[in-house]
Amino acid sequence: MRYSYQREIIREIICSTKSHPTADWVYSEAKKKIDNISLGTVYRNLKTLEEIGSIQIIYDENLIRYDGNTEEHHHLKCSECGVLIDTNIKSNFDEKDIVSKYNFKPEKTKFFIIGKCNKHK
Amino acid sequence: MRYSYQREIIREIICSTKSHPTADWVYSEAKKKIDNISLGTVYRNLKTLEEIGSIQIIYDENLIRYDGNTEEHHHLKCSECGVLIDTNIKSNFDEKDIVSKYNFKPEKTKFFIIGKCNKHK
DNA sequence: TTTGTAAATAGTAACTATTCCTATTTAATT
DNA sequence: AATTAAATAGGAATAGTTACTATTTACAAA
Repeated sequence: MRYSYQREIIREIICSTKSHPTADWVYSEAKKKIDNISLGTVYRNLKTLEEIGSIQIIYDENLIRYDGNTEEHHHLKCSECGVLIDTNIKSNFDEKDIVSKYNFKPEKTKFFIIGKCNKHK
Repeated sequence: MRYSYQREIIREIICSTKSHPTADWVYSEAKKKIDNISLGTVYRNLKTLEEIGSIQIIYDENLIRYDGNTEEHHHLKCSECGVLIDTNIKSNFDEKDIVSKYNFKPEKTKFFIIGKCNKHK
């Protein structure tokens, strides 16, 4: 893939925050560094970066957010303020049970634990 | 709340399928029974039905789907065909660990297990 | 170094899903 | 039957995302 300064800036923006930003936020941050960057460029590169495994997409209810942490990991979501917190909790369910009972072969998991963060309990 | 024939039809459509339909599918099914029903009416009533607890919203990646099963339950999602399968698997994680380590009070969980369904392995 | 080129971009138009608006209709009460 | 507030149909508006196209750019080969 050919180098692109725009793509590099977008990658840096996502990888230097833990706030799981949306495309729009990435766009407004990117504009601070490249004032005429196009929103289409942001969307296209978010897609590309996700495809090559540099970032991850998080579907947070009806919001699409991006995460520089590309490890499989799960999230805590505050029902008050919406903050998304990375965790390293392990998902443990009975894989054999799922295979036999539902005739389904698990590959990966996406878990959300919804509750109250330290600011809102 | 005042009775509405449209709302009742919409509820029946959702509660008589396990396909986790989208608003658009509900709309096209509803039109078979009420030919001039409005899409706005479908959206408004989906929201209302969710608020009064008659149905559940499922955020399936970038798709918003509806579920007549209002129990807390989790889903298997086929990465090939996208089919969503209800499960009664129990989510077990160390709640104490989350409380202490992340200073977060869990209330409910939303789990997706992604993999291959019986048609696609 | 120039030159050729395909890939990437900026800017804008188009599209899709959802919500909003308003005149009309309807459920429920009197 | 008359009243009234809630709900509806139909259409306009909005938001988020993707598509289009002329221009620019990275990079390879001469």
